[in-house]
Amino acid sequence: MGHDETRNGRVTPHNPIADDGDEYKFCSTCAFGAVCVGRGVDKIGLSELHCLVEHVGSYRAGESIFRTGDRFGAIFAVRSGTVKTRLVDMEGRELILGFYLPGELVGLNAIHPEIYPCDAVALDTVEVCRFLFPALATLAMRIPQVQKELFRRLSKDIGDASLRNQESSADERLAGFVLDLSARYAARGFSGQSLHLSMSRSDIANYLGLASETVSRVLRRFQDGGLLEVDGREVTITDAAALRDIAKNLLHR
Amino acid sequence: MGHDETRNGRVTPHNPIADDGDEYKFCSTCAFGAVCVGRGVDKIGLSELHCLVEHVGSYRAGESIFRTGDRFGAIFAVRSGTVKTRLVDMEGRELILGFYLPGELVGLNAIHPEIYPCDAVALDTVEVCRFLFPALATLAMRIPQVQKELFRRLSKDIGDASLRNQESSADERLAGFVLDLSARYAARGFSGQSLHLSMSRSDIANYLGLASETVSRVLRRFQDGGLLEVDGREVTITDAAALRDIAKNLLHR
DNA sequence: TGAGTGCCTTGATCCGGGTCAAGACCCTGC
DNA sequence: GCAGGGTCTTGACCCGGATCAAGGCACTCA
Repeated sequence: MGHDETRNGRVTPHNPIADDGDEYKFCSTCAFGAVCVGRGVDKIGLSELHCLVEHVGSYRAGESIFRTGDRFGAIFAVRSGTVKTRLVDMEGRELILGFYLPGELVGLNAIHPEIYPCDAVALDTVEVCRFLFPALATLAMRIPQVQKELFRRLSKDIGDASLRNQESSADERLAGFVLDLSARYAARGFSGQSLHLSMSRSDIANYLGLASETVSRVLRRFQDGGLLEVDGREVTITDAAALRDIAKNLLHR
Repeated sequence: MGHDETRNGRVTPHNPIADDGDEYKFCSTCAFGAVCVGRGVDKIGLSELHCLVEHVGSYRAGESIFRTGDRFGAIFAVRSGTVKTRLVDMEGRELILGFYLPGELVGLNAIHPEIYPCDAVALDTVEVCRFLFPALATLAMRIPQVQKELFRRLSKDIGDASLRNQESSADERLAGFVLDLSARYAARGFSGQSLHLSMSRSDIANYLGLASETVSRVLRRFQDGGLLEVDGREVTITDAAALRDIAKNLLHR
């Protein structure tokens, strides 16, 4: 594996998932440091996590990271690129469950493959770290913060999916989508203002429950209204306040 | 607490959440036995769980079981009645996250209240067992199956929410809703064929992202088509196959 | 008993967005 | 160069379901 400990520990002070005094650190190598590591167990937590990384793999656009029907045994941390998870049925229709950006965890919800047999596909050139789940679960049983963090990620996904359900109009959905991506990039230290959409219009449409034509039209309308600049898959947010106003969901985003 | 061990252990052989050889048992007192209890740790698992029950509370329709802003400290198992969880914003709009039937766990997703500050409200007369979460988390750290089961429930909720997102037409959504309720009642040993809707039409509409008038109309149409009988809040499924055909989501239900 | 209040149903209208279709703008390969 | 296949955009049409409005039913309370 060859972890370089000196490159770890990049602290992001305004991490939205931090609370009750724990510190959160990101590991620039495996991107998994975001698992909550409480004061005092920093070193132990990080190094234990690193031991769990089974291997680092890289994939080209379109390649599967794990497949429907694979026995659940591992989860993945995205180091670079973007990953989508989806359900695919017998007729080949797909349902996109989520997009995963650098620093995020993929595959936790595949823990129950008998019920939701999903797969994960690279959207561009992707590097991921693979964690064997039994080892992670064991660690979670020894370090409360790790277990807590895993629960946290799952419950966040539930809320996100429910909120998406609630967004009624296409404008709301797209404004929410762009702001969500923006916030997630920003939380990892990237620019939240200008962002690259690694997914196609039809992937976005599928994810949001819209038609791809509608995605095009709404983005155009947003651009005409001065809310953002669109150039192919490059998007620059120019009026975040107005977007937030459109994506008026129950939380403030 | 006064648990009567002799009333526990009702085994449901076709429990959909069972896999890889574990046995699942339901406790008729606290309804929480559904937490997976592997072979060999039955007794230990069940009695340990019972020790966690802090108290049994009962609520009338409309009463809050926990509120937005409560510090997260406990989860609840429904013994009787139905509970809804929701997000409420400053203007009083609500977003219904889910309905919980007897034998199901409420409040797991409130584990992250900083991000999704939800509350839980009784829809009719409701009895719940209250479990202190720290104790449960500690137990989860000692008994792998408990942790596994908690992950399971969370990941199921994610998939459910995502699937609901995908359902495009009102017919699909309502067919899926009725079948889902039916399956969940059946999994707990109730009749899956004739069911009582404890929630109002507008609650259903909110949950499914529809208007309450549409819920009425679609149910009427289903009745006219001979798919089910509707009498106020009593619903009897008469043609489950046809319903499944309408609710053609990616899984088979 | 009747007034008041929710909840549910049904009807009429209208608009957002799905669908179909055509064309533009890339790619990559021959 | 041109052909062929993605992806994205834009236009025209039309249908499903939101919205507005009215009325029915069951329940509570004076």
